[in-house]
Amino acid sequence: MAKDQKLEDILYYLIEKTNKVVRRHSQIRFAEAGLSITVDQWLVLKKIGDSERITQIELANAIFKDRASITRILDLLLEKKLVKKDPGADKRVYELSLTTAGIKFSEEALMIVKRVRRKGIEEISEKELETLRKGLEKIIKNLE
Amino acid sequence: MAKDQKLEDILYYLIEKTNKVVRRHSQIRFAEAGLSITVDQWLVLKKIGDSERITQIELANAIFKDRASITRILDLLLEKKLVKKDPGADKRVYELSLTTAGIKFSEEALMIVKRVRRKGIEEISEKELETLRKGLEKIIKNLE
DNA sequence: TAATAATGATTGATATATCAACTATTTGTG
DNA sequence: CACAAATAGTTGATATATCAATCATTATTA
Repeated sequence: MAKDQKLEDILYYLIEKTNKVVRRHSQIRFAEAGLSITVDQWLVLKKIGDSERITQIELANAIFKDRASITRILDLLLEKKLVKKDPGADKRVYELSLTTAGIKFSEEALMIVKRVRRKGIEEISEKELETLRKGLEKIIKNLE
Repeated sequence: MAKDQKLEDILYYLIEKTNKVVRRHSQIRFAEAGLSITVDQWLVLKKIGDSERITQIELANAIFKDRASITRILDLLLEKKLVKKDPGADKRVYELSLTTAGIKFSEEALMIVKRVRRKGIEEISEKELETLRKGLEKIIKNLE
């Protein structure tokens, strides 16, 4: 870091680093469990599984991704036969759903992610977590 | 999000979202200022400028990137003539330095980033920022 | 209702992330 | 010294991020 060791500079660096560490850790656990999906692909599976009906744009907004990324991630999930894309009443949209394998993958990955998340916040108090949450929400609000 | 609205689940979502919001915001400000570099390219410029001497691997570790990414980012910065790569005494490494234009870009971008960072943490107290920092450091430690 | 707007999704181009394989040096050790 | 191990960097393959352009379909409105 060098010159800018001010708290705010470190903070943004830590946000980025934390994000990467969590992702890498989860990704490694997926691989160890023989789950051949990426963390991003899981986010998509999870959101589809949790939704009664969802368009790709809603999906993109929900997990904070671009429409283009969703199209491509879905392509990969279709190849892997974890997701189905059926034409909807409105022919501009698709009805997205998980296959049986998709549900299985999603659930297995969820257990792994939950473990990682729990481990990540070990020894951090509820109160501190609450401050963390509020702080991050504030930053988002300030910059969005 | 749906079912898993537990604090810890939201937290990780917020970390990811905050990271993206900060990056996007900075990137837009760069473009507005006519700075034709990405946030990642700036991180590399900044680190080189701050270092007396630094190898690509040290650079990668410092800004939490992969060696391969550094090679490619440097390629782009070389094309833009913002960075110089001279052979070092040890012929496996290069001596990295900024060109005059590189220094200018780096400084202009720094001002923008500082503004964004300041704006991001508006109305968050020192004490809360400290909790934020400690919390993120703890998560990193727990998962690394 | 015909022309135009808006909407949902895809595609192309470029940048970055990650892993693995590979090259070129340098270091360490017998 | 010779040769194996370690180190620095590059490259290829695949996944994702972002922006812009485009296509098809639906909604609006003159």
